[in-house]
Amino acid sequence: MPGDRSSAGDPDRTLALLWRVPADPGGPARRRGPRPRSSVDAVVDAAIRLADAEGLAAVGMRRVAELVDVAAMTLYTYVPGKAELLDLMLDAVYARMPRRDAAHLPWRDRVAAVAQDNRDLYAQHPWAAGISTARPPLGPGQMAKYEHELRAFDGLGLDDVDRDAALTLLLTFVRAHARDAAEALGGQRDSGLSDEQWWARNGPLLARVLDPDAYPTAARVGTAAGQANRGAVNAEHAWSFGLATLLDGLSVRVARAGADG
Amino acid sequence: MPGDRSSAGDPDRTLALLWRVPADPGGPARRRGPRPRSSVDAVVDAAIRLADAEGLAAVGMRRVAELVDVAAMTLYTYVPGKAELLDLMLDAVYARMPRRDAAHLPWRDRVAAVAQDNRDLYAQHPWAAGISTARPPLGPGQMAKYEHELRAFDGLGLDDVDRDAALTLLLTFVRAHARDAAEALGGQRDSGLSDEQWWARNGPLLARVLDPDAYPTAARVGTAAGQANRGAVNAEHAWSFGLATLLDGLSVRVARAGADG
DNA sequence: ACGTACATCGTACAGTGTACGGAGTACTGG
DNA sequence: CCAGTACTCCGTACACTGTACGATGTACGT
Repeated sequence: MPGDRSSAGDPDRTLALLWRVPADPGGPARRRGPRPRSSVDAVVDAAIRLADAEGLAAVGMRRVAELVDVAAMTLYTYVPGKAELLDLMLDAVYARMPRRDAAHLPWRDRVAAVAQDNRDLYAQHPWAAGISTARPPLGPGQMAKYEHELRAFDGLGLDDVDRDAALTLLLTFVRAHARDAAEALGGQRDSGLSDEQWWARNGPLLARVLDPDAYPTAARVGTAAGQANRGAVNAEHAWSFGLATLLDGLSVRVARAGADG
Repeated sequence: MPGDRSSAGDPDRTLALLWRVPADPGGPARRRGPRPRSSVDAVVDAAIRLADAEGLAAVGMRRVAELVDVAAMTLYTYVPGKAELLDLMLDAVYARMPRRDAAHLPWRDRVAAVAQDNRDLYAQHPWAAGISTARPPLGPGQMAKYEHELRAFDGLGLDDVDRDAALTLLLTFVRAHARDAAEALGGQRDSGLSDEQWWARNGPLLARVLDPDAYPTAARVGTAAGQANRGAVNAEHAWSFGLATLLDGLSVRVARAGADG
């Protein structure tokens, strides 16, 4: 399974699955053989529940099959392979995101809301940040999300290309942030060490080896950042700092666009 | 191997390895038994060459062992496990990064240079963007990198905590960008489809299923962004747009800090 | 010369995704 | 009613992963 990427075999197949397009377009729903004992949605839901509970690493074909009460190989009648299953999971959680109307808000609030909604998504489904999105799964969830989020950049004087770039930048930031958080969580889970325990264990040796003459700034700043923001608080600061900086950066661009046109 | 995370067994061991601290501190270098036929550095170098050539997925204990001409299990006399090997690889490429003095440049150029140096790193070693850095490997390479990059934010009026946050934000952006690029590359490699081939294959079905009435903005913007920036060009635009926006955002903060104090 | 600490490495195990082929089932055309 | 056929279901098997364990031989300290 090289790289967890999809589109093995028929490339069309993945898209058709995402949009739940029946195999025979326009023809009557002809069903031969035994009635399916499960469904694509049931498989995807089971996989999502599993990933929510135990992380992406726990999502294996055998485990998922167990949850939907079929044999492992039976999954392959619903889904071409694991990579496609992951794509389906991602599109499914995208589809369920809230999309409240924010047209009346100032643009900064609109954009911040997009960021927050995505952050919430990853808080509920940390694994979602870890799924590869090169060549993203262009399913209904993804499209609805894209459509909705683009609107946050309405009326800013950005052309279509820059509007896409602005959204991409924002989402990249949120996803990277979430990915780090998820990795930290996973690291703690399977090392059994909390951040504090880890520092207590490694701190002394690090102090012995890292002499402040060789790395003066690093030692000072690292200590300051480490002490001021322990663990989760640290992530919180990175979030607010990053988001504020991004918004400020966009506002500069918006001001320029407004001045020009 | 849950999660590719390190610090299995003795947590100290990883740090000691990173700094190449001998097992017996202060004692004479007592060597019993046969002379080692290889070394930690040789193992790490081989792994890096392998990852450079064939991607992170190709880095397996057996393949690396082959390259240093020992049996697979022999690697475990040099390195506690695969996760630690990955940490060592990362610290090694960090250590080799260029660190030209930029004190004379204006801060925007200094910060942009940091971004560019990191981008170059990931261009040479795409796999480096894919290694988990929750609880980053605090080796000499990492520390030297941190020390050097912090200096780019000298004299901006940022306190130590914000200085760390600013650097983190910048590096997060570069790494996320590189990760996407690496994933796209890997996806192309093992699907055998270029971006253009993929679109040619999937475009028709997508057009049939995605009606522009339901997703008007998405259809328009997506087409514009897709046509204006094909593949690599698209990534280039995301880079320059993102970096410029980040720098603008920082400049706003810097102006504020200057006005206050 | 002997004991001991160490490097080397063959074998084995539990786990992964999935290719393949067989068995059984519900529909179709004759 | 009876083939033929398309379909679901699934047991087995394969190549692959990281690594635990234990055997073997080597170079040193005494």
